[in-house]
Amino acid sequence: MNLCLERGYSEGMALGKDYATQECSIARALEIVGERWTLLVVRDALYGVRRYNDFLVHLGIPRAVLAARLQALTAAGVLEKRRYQESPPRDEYVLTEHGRGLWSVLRSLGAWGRTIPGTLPPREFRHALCGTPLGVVGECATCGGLVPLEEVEMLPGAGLDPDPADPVSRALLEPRRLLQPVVTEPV
Amino acid sequence: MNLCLERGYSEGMALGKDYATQECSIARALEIVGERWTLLVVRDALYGVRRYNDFLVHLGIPRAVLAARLQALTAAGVLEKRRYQESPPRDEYVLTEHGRGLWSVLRSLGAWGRTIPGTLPPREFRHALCGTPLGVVGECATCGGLVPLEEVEMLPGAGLDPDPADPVSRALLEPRRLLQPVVTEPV
DNA sequence: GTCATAGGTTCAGTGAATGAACTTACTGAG
DNA sequence: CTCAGTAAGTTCATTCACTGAACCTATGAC
Repeated sequence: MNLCLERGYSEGMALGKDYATQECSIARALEIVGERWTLLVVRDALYGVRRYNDFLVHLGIPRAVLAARLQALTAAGVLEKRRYQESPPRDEYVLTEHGRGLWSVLRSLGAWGRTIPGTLPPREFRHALCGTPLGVVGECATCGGLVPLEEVEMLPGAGLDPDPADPVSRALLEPRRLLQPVVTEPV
Repeated sequence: MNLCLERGYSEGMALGKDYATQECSIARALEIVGERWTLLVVRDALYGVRRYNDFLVHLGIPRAVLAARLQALTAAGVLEKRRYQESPPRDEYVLTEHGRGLWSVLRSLGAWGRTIPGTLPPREFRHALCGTPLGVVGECATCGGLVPLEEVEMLPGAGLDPDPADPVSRALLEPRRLLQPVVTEPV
């Protein structure tokens, strides 16, 4: 019952309950993004995915879980749901300023995952303004400091195996910026 | 079924299955540290917790889950199990070099958690050699670059509420270095 | 009218998490 | 020698969340 000299993330809680007694910022963060699929949804959002169906196809996540995660992330202020057309009514989910702060988490997690033995050459990230590959936590060694998300360029690594039926994976084959909306016109 | 332009973390897998088809380093990392409790176990290990019983009391984690997590983390090369006394046989779990690489993940996660509205003043981290508070991802603005774990000083923040029955939470009331073993002598 | 699409909800089955009780192997006190 | 205690587990019934499939709603195209 005592987490990081406090309580929380315990007692059968899975979503954002038990907030009043939280003190450890890691446990509090995990209450929001610690569930299965959640960080992968945020990753896709950083890559520019915005629509329910695109998350669904690209992640291969069960529909009910995706709906629950989008709702929880919206309630937590990580995503913002906004209407992009009226007829038929269609909403998209866009990262808030708060949600964009998760980039350094995903960046360091990806950098660590790369060190797992047997990992293939992954996707690459560079500072678009100077071409320098990003450091472990999204910093640019040339310019110094963290690189703004809009200046991060994603390049597909070797060994990608895009699913022709998935518009998102096709779109991500091109070099692109983080947050740049993925356009998924009908095939 | 398609994650980060590849497959994995899907199809009912929960632990390290499905490795052959993995390409996205974030999904691969989450296969190892993405389950409930796992990152909190690693956090405690970074704080110097090494023994089964100390994890148990400090985290409030179910015994069976703790045993499963310690075994999985050991199998993944994040922790190393080693005997510290022969009679009775007792083992402790220590972070490997690979596991210590998760510090930047936990640091950025904690830094993000701190930005959640309503979060109280959390634990503080400084570069022990110069006293500079650590940056978002564990870097020192004064000295430049990432601070080695052994040079990171943890200070209890305000509002801590240690459990007198928990030797770990008592030990963490003092300023200390990361990885410095928590000594839990009998009360 | 019929079909297709986007964005969901509902529901039964399964697998993982939970908490309590039990086990093993030893130590130290009386 | 016996008894209590400790560290590190295992076992088990219950509960809960994840899964996959089916269904629902609103709309526009043909």
